[in-house]
Amino acid sequence: MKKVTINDIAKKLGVTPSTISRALADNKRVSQATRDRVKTLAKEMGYQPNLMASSLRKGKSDLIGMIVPRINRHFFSNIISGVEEILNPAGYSLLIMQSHEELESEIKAVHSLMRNRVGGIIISLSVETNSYDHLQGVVKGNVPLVQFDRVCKDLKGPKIVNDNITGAYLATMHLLQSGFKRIAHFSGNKMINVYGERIIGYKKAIAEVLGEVDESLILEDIITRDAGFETIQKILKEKEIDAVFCAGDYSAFGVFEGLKDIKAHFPGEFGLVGFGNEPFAEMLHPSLSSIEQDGREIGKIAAQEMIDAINGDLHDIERVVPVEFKERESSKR
Amino acid sequence: MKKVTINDIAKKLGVTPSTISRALADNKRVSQATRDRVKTLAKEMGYQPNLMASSLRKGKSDLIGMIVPRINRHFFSNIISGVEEILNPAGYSLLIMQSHEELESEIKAVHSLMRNRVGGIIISLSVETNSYDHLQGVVKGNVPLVQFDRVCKDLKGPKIVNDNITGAYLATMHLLQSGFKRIAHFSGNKMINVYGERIIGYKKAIAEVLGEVDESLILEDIITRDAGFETIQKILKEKEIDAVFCAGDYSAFGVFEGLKDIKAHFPGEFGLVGFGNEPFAEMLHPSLSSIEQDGREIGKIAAQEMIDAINGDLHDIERVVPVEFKERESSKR
DNA sequence: CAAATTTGCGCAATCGTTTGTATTTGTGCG
DNA sequence: CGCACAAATACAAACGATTGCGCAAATTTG
Repeated sequence: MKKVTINDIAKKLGVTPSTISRALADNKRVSQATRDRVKTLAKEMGYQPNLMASSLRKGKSDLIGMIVPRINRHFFSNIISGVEEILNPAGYSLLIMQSHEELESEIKAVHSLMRNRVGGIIISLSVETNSYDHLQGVVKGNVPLVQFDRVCKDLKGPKIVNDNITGAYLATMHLLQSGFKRIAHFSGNKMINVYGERIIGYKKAIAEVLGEVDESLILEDIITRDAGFETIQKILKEKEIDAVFCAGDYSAFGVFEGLKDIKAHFPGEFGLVGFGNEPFAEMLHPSLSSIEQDGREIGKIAAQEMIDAINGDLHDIERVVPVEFKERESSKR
Repeated sequence: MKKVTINDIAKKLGVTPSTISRALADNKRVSQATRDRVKTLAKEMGYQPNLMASSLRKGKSDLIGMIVPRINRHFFSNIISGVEEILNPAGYSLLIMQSHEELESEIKAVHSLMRNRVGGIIISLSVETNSYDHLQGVVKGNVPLVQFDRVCKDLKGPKIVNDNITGAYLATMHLLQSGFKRIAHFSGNKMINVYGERIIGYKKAIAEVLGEVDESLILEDIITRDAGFETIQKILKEKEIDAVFCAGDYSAFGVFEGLKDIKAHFPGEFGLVGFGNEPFAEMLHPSLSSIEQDGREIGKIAAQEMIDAINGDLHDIERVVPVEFKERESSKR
């Protein structure tokens, strides 16, 4: 069962492959009559163009590479979905790879995509990524690079990010306005833009209302459920706090469980807000206030920026996607 | 910034491209000395083989296509993750497309993958899929087809599925043994294997314990949260039931909310079990009993079957992956 | 030492398209 | 009728890698 090629069609029609190629591309240089004959025969024979051959010859590919830390995370899979929503109708296909939050894997993924001669790469950096040679290589190779969420500002090209500062500001401000006064912030690695920005938003709100920021209430590297669980129990013994703003919903859930474990007066006398609005946030009891980030929208913008870049205008900008505060029970007093 | 090719390397070394190609492939026909020279120079020049050219010539691709109903569903993204875990180290890359549960999109996706000359297709059918010409085309085109989860038994090739029957049996049996007697089953479209099989498991358990199955307690097409919410409220007015086994966690959550809404004595006098063990299942209060399906494992098996098929031995078998019953509060009496 | 074999590499065709440059055929016009 | 010109198609060279075959030099063998 060999695949049918334009040569097969050409032979059957007694013309040359070039005519077939042009006919299928609706080139005016071939008469309408033959164009029709070619197209119907092509359909009849079940012809599917060989995109590899086409890409090879044209020097451009319809494959777009995408690298995410983990595909099975709600936020990222939503973004992928958004990217496909734009890219597929435009005739592109997505080659997806995971970095598993490791620099090593990320580098391998980049190389693999480059070998496949993707037309561009859409990436969210791994937490480990602290050197950027592999991405500089992409840029130098003239392959458009679109970054989202966890980005490196030193790399040229479009960057699509959440409005982390505003999100964190809103979350913290809401806790403050609910009457909580000693609000801790469980953050991630502050070297990473998303966490750094959330810290800024948190500080801004605190500074506006309380005047002074207690740096000791900002704890780094607490993004997993387990870390949240352990940290809340520990910190409550050491410090007097009455609320936590977590940089992620999973750590917030850890706090949630930790509070139950020690029978804190929650909700009510203790406030909690997460970030990310995972599906489970609203399902919890009490439901978890959180910041919703529009993954699908981020994906769509990233895809559009990629298409633009491929078509020659690469924007070296940062596009900030609005977030929304979801007020629920966990932050009520 | 042109990409470096084997011709560039050849010129610099004063040999022909064929020698470069062989050297890089560690072919014994070129001396160890030149092999080394070639490899170091290749690295120096940052050479990345053009896999399109290679695939075109070799007539085989390192791209594997994958089609899932929705990428942003926990179960599917886990499977994708499992697939990559096996495929990437083996040198393959994944081209992922979504069918959005529509036959039309699924067909388009298949064609797109075929145009990209993928080496094989891994697919879970959309709910709408009731005709299989597009997939027969794949098989006829000699492209290995590996199905998982929602499969069509009439198509040749490996099929990897959950042990739906046992899962449903365990879930139902547990409700029965907890003392629930009038157990309804909220199912999906029974024409689809996964739902059909879950009905079988449900019936088996009921038959074993109660002797007779009341067919009117099996309700089809209730897989969304909303459907679960509405149906539980309606059915409780019409029939006397004391438990529900849902074919999915989302509909189970709908029931969960519905029960709260009407202030049923739940948990305790009403039992509830879901299917899928979504992350939120254990986070609910009361926590939701469910059937855990090992997506990662399904993915890994599917990937291995694909590799086998590519290497020439396509197994026309159905591989059943065990599931596990997670007993939680929602099914306690 | 000549013949046979091995070693190391070059030549050229090929995979399926695309595309710049011919070449053929047809049309209109003086 | 002959010429310019346009229309329709053919020719052939790419794109970058792979691979069967051929050929020279080096090595082994009888």
